[in-house]
Amino acid sequence: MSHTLGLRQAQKQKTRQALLDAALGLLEEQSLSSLGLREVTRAVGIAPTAFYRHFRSTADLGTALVEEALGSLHPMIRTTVSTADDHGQRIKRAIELIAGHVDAYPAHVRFIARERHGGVQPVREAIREQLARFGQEVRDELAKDPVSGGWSEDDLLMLANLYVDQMLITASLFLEALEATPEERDRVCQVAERQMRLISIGRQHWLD
Amino acid sequence: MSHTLGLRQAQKQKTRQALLDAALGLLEEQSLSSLGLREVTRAVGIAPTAFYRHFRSTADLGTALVEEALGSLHPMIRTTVSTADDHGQRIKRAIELIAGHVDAYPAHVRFIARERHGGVQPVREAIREQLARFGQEVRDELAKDPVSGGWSEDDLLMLANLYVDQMLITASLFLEALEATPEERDRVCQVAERQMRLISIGRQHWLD
DNA sequence: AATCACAGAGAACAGTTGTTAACTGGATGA
DNA sequence: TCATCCAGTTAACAACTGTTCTCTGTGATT
Repeated sequence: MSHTLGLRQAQKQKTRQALLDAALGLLEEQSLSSLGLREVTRAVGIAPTAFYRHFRSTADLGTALVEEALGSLHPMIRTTVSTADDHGQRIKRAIELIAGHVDAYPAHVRFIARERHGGVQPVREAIREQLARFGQEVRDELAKDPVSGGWSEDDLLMLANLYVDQMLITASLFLEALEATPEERDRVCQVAERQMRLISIGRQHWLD
Repeated sequence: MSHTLGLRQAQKQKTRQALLDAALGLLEEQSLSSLGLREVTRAVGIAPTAFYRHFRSTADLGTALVEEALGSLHPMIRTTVSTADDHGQRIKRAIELIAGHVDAYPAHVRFIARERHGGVQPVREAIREQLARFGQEVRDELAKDPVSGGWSEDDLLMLANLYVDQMLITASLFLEALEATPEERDRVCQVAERQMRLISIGRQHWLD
């Protein structure tokens, strides 16, 4: 597989990636709807017109960024939910995994948090779809757990989406605390852990 | 009180409000960081330079919008949490109140959801402050409830913020469903209600 | 070796932007 | 009544935007 693409296509993908990286950098202090095509090409060092060889518009570039930021995240989600640790430890692990991801890809996380409700409709739609997929995947994993005995499909999906949203909130809090003191980061960590635990307690008593 | 301001100041406040309204309208399909000063004045029908008589910049206008959108919401929050209904009815009431608010002020809700993680730092900060205030107020109300016996201050605030975030998520879902079918709106309503209920169940068993 | 495909360059387009400066005219207060 | 204030106007500025068309050089194909 992966037929070694010629020099031609390799270079194209290289500048395409450079455009994505440059855009992600510029988006740290603005939203996608104010991101200019010329601004991006200037940062990469190519002519403005070359942009069109890769994307129709900045909105198009935005949906590509959604793919890059969330597309590769699915395996991680599945394993996070399904690891059969001790119950308290599982939550701790999940929180640490989120914190690690924010540390590794802060610009990606910022982009998703910002554009989820942002001003560019196609991008909002793309994020919505990906998050819906996450919800379904988490539901599938939850269904395997003995705790889910007697739960309806609807309730499982309801809980899954609650978890997904909570993950995003937590990620966003870690992002804000990225340049804060270690004590502050610790506090965020503990609050997030307790919120997750409260939700899990609600889950365990749902059928009472 | 409210010393009847002269014709002069009355007119000024009128155009100021017109600027806020026009901006809110324009922000339905873009973010604040791409909102142009000229764009707003053109919509109002005044000269671009007149903008400076009211705001230093569009970011300044943004923080004023935060005040308008969230400032008047505090009494509603307090009464929502503190109404001593039956437990299941209380949640239903809260959801309906959120739905009603989204119906009445969709542009305000959209603005807050969009700019909470948006590209304009001072506006993010202003929203963060207001939401923190909401969190404290909800915590104060929760503290009065007998269910909160034995809870630490930290845990109460943790739960309060969980509720506030959940309110925002719910509001955002109602916003997306604004032009959808009544069946879809109903589904959103039911999911939101069950998520709130699950959190409340977690609350009741927190000290087990 | 000759041809084609195509990523990127360059120039030019009509519009747009934020900001400055100097101004007008009606409400305000003495 | 008269001087003052100040919300809003007009004109002009350099800088920027997305998009078009034409061109070039080089990797790919025959």
